[in-house]
Amino acid sequence: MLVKLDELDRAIIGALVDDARATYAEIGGQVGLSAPAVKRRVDRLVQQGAITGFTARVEPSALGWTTEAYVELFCRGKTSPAEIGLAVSRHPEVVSACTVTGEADALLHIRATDVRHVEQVIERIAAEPFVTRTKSAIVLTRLIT
Amino acid sequence: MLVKLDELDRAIIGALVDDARATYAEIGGQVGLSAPAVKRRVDRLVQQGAITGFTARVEPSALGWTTEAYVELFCRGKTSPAEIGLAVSRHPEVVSACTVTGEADALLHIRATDVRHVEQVIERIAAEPFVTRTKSAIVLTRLIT
DNA sequence: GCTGAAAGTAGACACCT
DNA sequence: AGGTGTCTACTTTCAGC
Repeated sequence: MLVKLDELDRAIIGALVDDARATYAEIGGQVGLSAPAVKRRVDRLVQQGAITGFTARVEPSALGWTTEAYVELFCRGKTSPAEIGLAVSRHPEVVSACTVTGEADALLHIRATDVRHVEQVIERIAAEPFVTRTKSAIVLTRLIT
Repeated sequence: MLVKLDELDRAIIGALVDDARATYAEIGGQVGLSAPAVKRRVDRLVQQGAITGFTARVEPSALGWTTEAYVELFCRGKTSPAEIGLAVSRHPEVVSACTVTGEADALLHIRATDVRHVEQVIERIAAEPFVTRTKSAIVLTRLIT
């Protein structure tokens, strides 16, 4: 399901990434199309799956979640990705997770209120039966995104 | 600038994260408020910085960006976070970057069209004068987000 | 601080180019 | 495929509670 996009589609996506609540007329003004034409393309992009949704960007630090960490997970012999996914999804502090090549089996991105909280989450995850070892890196400065 | 939120604010933020193009009336229906009341709270949340914006979620794989990797950066003695940030921001494939505790100095998240493309980006970043070594992990399966 | 009603605007749909 | 017109519905402001 690879989507074919022209320059107009890319411009519209760019405008929506910039401001998902912009009106179709505003987007049309930026890309040189009428509002109905923009809406038709946006509907098509959503239907095709190029745009998966519209979301608010929340600043975690404004809510008191000031600390983040990346945790490498080392797992027992034959642990399936699905098993890891199921286990880590039970922890709301895990905002992103994937299996990776290399020594570690999975890499988790954790957001928490402080370092003590990060520690508690890592302890809970390390207690999963399939986890043999973890290796953590606390984020010092966010450079991009 | 820590923001104080009540349950209504959290419900509104949740609704907006779910669908940033929902009408105030729709959100009001979910949280039990009238549309004007919702708008006032949203305006306040944006003004306070709890909500930093509204954006479209784009599916990279639909655009042909099927491969992602995490790259650990090992840097020369005294390299400032700003210097690393400036250098990596020149590469559009770097979607996220931060300095971290532990052996590595920085951790980058890269999105590219294929493994060959990832390799090229890593080569370009490794050519930066302050980079002494890199260590990469290609993402196999995305479990969360 | 929320509700309710006013005027202003954006969205949706059919139709035409 | 994109543009125009029209109706509907939402956003917005202000009054009142």
